[in-house]
Amino acid sequence: MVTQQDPDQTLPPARPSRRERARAATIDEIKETALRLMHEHGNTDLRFSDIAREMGMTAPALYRYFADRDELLTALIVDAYDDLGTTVAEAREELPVDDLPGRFLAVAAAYRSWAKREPQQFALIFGIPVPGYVAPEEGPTTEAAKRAMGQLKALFSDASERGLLGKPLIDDVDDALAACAQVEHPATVPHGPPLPPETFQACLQCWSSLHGFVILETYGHFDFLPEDARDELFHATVRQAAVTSGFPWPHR
Amino acid sequence: MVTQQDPDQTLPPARPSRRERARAATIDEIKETALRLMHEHGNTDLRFSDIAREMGMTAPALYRYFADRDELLTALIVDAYDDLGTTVAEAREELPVDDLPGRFLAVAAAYRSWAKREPQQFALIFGIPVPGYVAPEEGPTTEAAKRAMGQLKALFSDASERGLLGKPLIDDVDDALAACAQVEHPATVPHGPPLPPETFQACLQCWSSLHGFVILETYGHFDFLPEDARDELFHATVRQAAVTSGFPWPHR
DNA sequence: CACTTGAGTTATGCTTCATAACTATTCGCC
DNA sequence: GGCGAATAGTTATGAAGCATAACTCAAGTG
Repeated sequence: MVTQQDPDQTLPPARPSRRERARAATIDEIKETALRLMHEHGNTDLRFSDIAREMGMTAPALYRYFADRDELLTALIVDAYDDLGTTVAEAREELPVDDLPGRFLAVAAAYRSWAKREPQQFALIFGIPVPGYVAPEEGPTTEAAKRAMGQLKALFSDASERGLLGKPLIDDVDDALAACAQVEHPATVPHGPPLPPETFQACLQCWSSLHGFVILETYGHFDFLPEDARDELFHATVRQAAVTSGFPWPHR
Repeated sequence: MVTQQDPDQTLPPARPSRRERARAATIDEIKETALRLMHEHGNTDLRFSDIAREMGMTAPALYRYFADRDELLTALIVDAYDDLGTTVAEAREELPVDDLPGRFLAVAAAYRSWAKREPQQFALIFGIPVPGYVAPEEGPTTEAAKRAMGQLKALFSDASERGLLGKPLIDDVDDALAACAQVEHPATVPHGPPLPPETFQACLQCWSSLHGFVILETYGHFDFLPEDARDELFHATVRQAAVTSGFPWPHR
């Protein structure tokens, strides 16, 4: 992450002091280096010594910035959620707001291609909690998770607002789940009323379905299919997710 | 656990010698201890010293049985696939062969409950390829994966044989995928003709959908839902998977 | 200028993976 | 029974990583 050096010293100090900026830059560099090493090695290992060497430092110096391995890991996980959420949101907003099928596909495709592009970050979020790492209850990670997941929900909110939302194929909803539809994810999407319960359920099923495909593909369980077959399977999955959940979809 | 055939013995039905039995028992005990420790600690860590201490041995002794950590890990992964496959198969065969919806639900429920019961083994299979471990191409793991996945395919074969298979909701199939339907997974299920391509696709989508739910739930991404809501969501997912794939399902 | 702050270093301890070298028990065989 | 080989264990040792402590040094501040 590039930080600007401010040549102008005469101005009264802005919020981030010079030291704070340097510190933030170092933190960024540590995280970037960690990600790059994970990319290069193709796993989610994290060795302070490697990171430090790569940065021309010694390992103990990193403890000035992260209390221990878990803290760095947590930061990377939060960043990953953030990155995923941003990527998906940008894809969503690239298409006109009234092209709901296009946006649905764009969201799904962005989710998938992000996972393919950043398998390590994807693994940090959705793989097993990395050995030795336990997700803090109600920590920053769950917060970020909701934000990313909210992108999908936003689509349904939009469709609902426009009255374009059909009835999901499976529309009998459990009471407990119906209750959740009213209270959960309140702040994830600024606009839109709470979803009807059966749509909330359909939304979760969309996520399941999409996520199932993506994680199976990312971890190689679809390797027996050639790439174009996987692409087609993905599009079929997206179509089916939309159609079965009552999401508007063009007559094919 | 499969015991190695001894090529030195003259008879093909080589009975395992006393030593071989002791060795096999030790190998089993190592794997069981490893699993138990993973269970107790709630992660997929693997420390030779811990395992050895638990068994009243010293760490280096374990190297008599496994060349290194990865080899033990691989063995555990293979066992996990095996266990999953067996568990699902048993659930399937517990119901009469003509109760196809029942069997479908049983397979799905077994998959889910196994993941809940053995989250560590589940993680070994479907989590990130464990740090430092790379799945050997076409190794024993992919083989075992196909066997487990084959249980689902068997259901569709049964239904197809009886002419009970409807048309999947999404039934336009890519050529490449259609080709796979003919050739892939040939030996996974002894009985049954190759599936029609659109059903093969639907079968994969069922797996995606089911797996997506299970992995999200297992890794805590559905923790915001109360347990009964998750149960209902699961059943809705199963219903939808069956109905959209043309699998016979009782009029609800 | 002396003083504080914090980023970095070297030095050190602990733990784990892994190997080497040694001991002792079990098994096969005469 | 007793000998020799194979194998299950041991202790000893080294390399590497996580983590902390103690020290150095430079930049910013009264």
